[in-house]
Amino acid sequence: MSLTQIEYFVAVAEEGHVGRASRRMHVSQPPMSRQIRALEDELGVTLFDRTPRGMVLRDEGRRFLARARRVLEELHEARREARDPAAED
Amino acid sequence: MSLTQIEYFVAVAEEGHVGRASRRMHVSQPPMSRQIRALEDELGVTLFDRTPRGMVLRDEGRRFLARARRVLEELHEARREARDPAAED
DNA sequence: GGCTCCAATACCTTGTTGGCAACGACGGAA
DNA sequence: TTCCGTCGTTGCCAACAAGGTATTGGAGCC
Repeated sequence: MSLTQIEYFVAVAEEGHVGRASRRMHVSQPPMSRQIRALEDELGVTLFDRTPRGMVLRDEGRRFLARARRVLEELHEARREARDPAAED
Repeated sequence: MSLTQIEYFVAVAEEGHVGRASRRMHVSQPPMSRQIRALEDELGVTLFDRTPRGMVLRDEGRRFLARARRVLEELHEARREARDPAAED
């Protein structure tokens, strides 16, 4: 699992479309699609239902989304603190 | 920044030596040494003092260590939840 | 000075990621 | 039912990043 995968996952979950999420993240669809699948493979869980209209979060995906966001939040705080030592959480 | 860098950083901080940390993480010293420096470069902060006895955490490193651990904890929880939906935080 | 123990650098190899092109599945319109 | 548009996925290749071995450089110790 990588931070990139987590960021891609959150983007797809929020956009509901790989294509839209990929534009938002400034990458093309294929890499994003592959990373999402790689993430699912590693977790052993299907996070989205694929429909002709886009990607629909499953319950498993919804739960993982909450966790994924917390990882990114902590990462953000870590970066911020390094830049600005006066940070008080 | 990558999860690998964060894991390497925590290992070095805990071991106090790149060499010992690299053995613990089952990699060789050079990659770990490089990742630590890359992390410092990206953050724009020197996390360790290099001494002939090993790596000594600076204050900046100590603060970042706390944050880094939280990132890894959240990551762990994310993984666990995906595997075991019955998890209750 | 020579030895030991560190981390850092040089150089190469391998693995991973991303882009482009093409395909497959599904639904809507005529 | 046929055609078209909208999705995500797969194949293939190029670029980048990560890891390994060998080597260098610096600081203490005898």
